[in-house]
Amino acid sequence: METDIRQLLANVLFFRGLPDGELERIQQIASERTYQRNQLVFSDGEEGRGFFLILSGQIKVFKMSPEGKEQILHILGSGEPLGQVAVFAGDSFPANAQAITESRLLFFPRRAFVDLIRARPTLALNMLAILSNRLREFTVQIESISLKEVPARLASYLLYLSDEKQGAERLALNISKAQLASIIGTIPETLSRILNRMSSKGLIRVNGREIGLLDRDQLASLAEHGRLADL
Amino acid sequence: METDIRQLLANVLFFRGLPDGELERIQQIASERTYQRNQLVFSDGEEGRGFFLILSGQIKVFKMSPEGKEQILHILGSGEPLGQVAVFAGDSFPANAQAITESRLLFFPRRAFVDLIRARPTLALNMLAILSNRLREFTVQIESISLKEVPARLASYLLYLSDEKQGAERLALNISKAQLASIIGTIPETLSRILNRMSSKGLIRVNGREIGLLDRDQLASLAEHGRLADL
DNA sequence: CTCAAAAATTGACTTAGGTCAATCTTTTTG
DNA sequence: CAAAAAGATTGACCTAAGTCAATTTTTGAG
Repeated sequence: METDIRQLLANVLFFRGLPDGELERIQQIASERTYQRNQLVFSDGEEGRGFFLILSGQIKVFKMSPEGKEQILHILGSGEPLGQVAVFAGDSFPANAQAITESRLLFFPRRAFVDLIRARPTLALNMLAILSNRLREFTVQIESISLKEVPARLASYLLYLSDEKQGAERLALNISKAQLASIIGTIPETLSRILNRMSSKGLIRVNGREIGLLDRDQLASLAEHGRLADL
Repeated sequence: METDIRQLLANVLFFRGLPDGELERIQQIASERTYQRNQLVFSDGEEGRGFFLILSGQIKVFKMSPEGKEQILHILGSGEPLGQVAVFAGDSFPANAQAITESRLLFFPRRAFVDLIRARPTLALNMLAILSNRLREFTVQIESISLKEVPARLASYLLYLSDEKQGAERLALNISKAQLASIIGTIPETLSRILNRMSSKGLIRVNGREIGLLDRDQLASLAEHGRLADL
């Protein structure tokens, strides 16, 4: 188990470029925590006493409206950091985090973690890179929600998932349709209808949680400009 | 002029906590640039050769749809950094930046700037705080656009502006209504209608670019839960 | 001060996509 | 394996807010 964790840490973006042995010290300031499916890791506005690194499982980070509708900001997996914003600014967590599968997390207390970063410029730069990437992603998400219609957002997101898997034609969603809907900023009913329309136009083929991309070109054009009706 | 700049730098969040004299070295790696009203500072996807610090003026950072509609991500002013994301991750700028008034910027070439950060942990932590704050803001923006209706977004934004000015009752917008519309993710026509409705309900009083907040409580409740019709 | 350009407003109209409710399907678990 | 719970789909309906076009108001350049 212990070596297991160390090996995982060695492959984590955030620790990239650290001298050997250093990982050991880092492990010492962290403690492991396990979360059950659907368990909250933290909630919006709560004081942030530290940050987390995901060892295994999936964590969904989301905002919630008073009416209970949720907008997923991202779904994080193994090796990704969680809750840094509260550590570096403003103290409180800016959103909710919940395990969507059973998950193991490493917890780093705020103070020790900041000291670590202060002492190791490499870590600081790695963290800057990670935060910058998240900002870039948010930028795309805001553009998407605000300037595109649902079919275009869905097409973008499918192509994005495919890119992440080296351009795979066949996507096996590891999240529910309801969650997919929340990611692209809509509701399950609408998602369902649009998946249907995209299927009948021959853009995709849906089978449960498996989605096949049949016509990348049209998907790309849909993602950029068009509405589904124009096709 | 020179001393002018140094004094400004000393008050910039990013340089907070630096030993004296250090500012001098920093100024040496930077160069000043002036941008006319409406001039582009950089555009989405362009390679980022460095980052900027705003000395004076206002810069709007925005995404644009193929149809030409724009979503403003933020409007930055004096003392705020611009374009860091490209420096720390991914090379290219994630959005467009344009001067909305004549502006003076300090430009820091990428390489020298990264070296500076690597050498000074204080700078690294300051920058982490700045990026974290921006992430927090984006989080709010995504929630707002995706989970709230336009009246609620407008109410939130007005209250936010007021908070920034220590709770001032009377806001003097320093941007056009079209830009305000773009910030809250709508179009001028809709903004106009909703300002009207809010006025006739006695929530605000609008006079050109001046907006008076008449009923904070109702504005707050509108921002949180409701739709304008329910009031 | 005048006049053209830019910004803001108003009205008529359309529609994407949300709500609510019913049904069907898949998963879980006792 | 059966029943219940969770997830997904479908239909009927409604509305917030976008589009287009026409004015009106404000701004700033000469």
